[in-house]
Amino acid sequence: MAEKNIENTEEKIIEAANSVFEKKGYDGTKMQEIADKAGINKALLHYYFRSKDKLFEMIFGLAFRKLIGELEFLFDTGIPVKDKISIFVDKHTDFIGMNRHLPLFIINEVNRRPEIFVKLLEGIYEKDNRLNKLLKQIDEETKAGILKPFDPRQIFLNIIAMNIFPFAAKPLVKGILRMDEDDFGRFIAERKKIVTEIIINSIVKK
Amino acid sequence: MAEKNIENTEEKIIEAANSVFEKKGYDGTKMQEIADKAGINKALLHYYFRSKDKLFEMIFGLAFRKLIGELEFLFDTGIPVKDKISIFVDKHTDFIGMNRHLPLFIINEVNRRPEIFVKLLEGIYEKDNRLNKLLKQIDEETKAGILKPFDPRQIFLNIIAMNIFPFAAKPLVKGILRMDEDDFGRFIAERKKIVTEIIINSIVKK
DNA sequence: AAAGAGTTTAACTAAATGGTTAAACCGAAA
DNA sequence: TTTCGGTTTAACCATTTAGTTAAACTCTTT
Repeated sequence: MAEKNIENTEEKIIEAANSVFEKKGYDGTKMQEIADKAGINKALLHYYFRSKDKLFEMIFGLAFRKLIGELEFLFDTGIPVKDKISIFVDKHTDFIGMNRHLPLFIINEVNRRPEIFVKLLEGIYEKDNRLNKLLKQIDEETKAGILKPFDPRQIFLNIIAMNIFPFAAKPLVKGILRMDEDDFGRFIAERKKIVTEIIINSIVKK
Repeated sequence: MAEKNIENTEEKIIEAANSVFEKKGYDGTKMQEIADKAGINKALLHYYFRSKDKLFEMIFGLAFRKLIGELEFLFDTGIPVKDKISIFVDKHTDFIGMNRHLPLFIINEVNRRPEIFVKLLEGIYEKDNRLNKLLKQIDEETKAGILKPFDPRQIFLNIIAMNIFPFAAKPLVKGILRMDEDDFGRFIAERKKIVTEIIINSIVKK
């Protein structure tokens, strides 16, 4: 049996499919474009992944896990909440910056076909105990007088929103605020400090 | 000349096109679906708006102006910045809640074809002097010791991001935080206070 | 009531697109 | 070196979709 460059071809397909799906969404993606980008024939695409749906499902799953995988860090209860936030904002911003289309891709596709993430959701809740540990950590720091009482869900959303939004809306932001690429880079760098500060200020007792 | 229900038909088309484009984006939208929703024939669609592109351009323009029209309020220099923020967060959140797909629609389409908003951008800068007045207002309140020095662009982005994100990612948020529709409503109501407080805290001197 | 302008429709066309098929290819094992 | 399994391709098919056409309709004006 010849398996010469199975992984090779499969990888090329996944890479190509990922980049096209992420940038253009399910509807905007043509199988032909993926094939071209992978340097292969369209029929070969169907040989490896039977249909556009199947291929999409795989790519979406990978993307989803990649995106929420970045939240893992938050569950490290060894780090004080305050430090955790400043490190997280920094790391997460960099991550989103390097995966500009990822969040919007996920948000869009989940909006359009909520079913697709029902299964993936179950995967999250297997790690439920870690979430509880995090909540416990916050609770303890609150009781210790380090933190004010706050709703972790709201703060979590605030961080995520402030980190993701500028990249998701990058061309809008650049256009409206009249920035070039360098301006934008500086703006984001400055942003890390500001977001960190705002969040920490809103939950740390003084 | 018979002009029986020109406006009527045209309005029905615009309404239908708007709802479909907003929800499904350019690529996901079929002319047939718009025609069906408007209760007319597909050929009639092309009679009123020559092509999908033309129709889309019109809808996008309307949507864009609607979205940034809500920012007008910020330019009312008669209201102290602090009050302006709390009122804005409240009103803007309600607006987004009632136009759930609007921001994501704009963001997506501008990402996919940045050209489409170059023209619209010019429209914004005609009102440039009002922006300067706002900046002046902030500057004065800062000099008066009411506000800390801050970058208005960053604060503006923070507000917008925190307001829009939960609605844009609504199914994700509901899924991950295990909320039903009522939970979500309460979460948003609570959010208004929190976001207002966080923003005001980050710019008002104490 | 006949003409005429604008409106609406059914039927059609051309191109794009997801998917299939059958044959060619290629490397390893017999 | 022949055979055989998995791999790759060219050519093809069926469906969908944006857009067109020509005829029918409707309302107003004369």
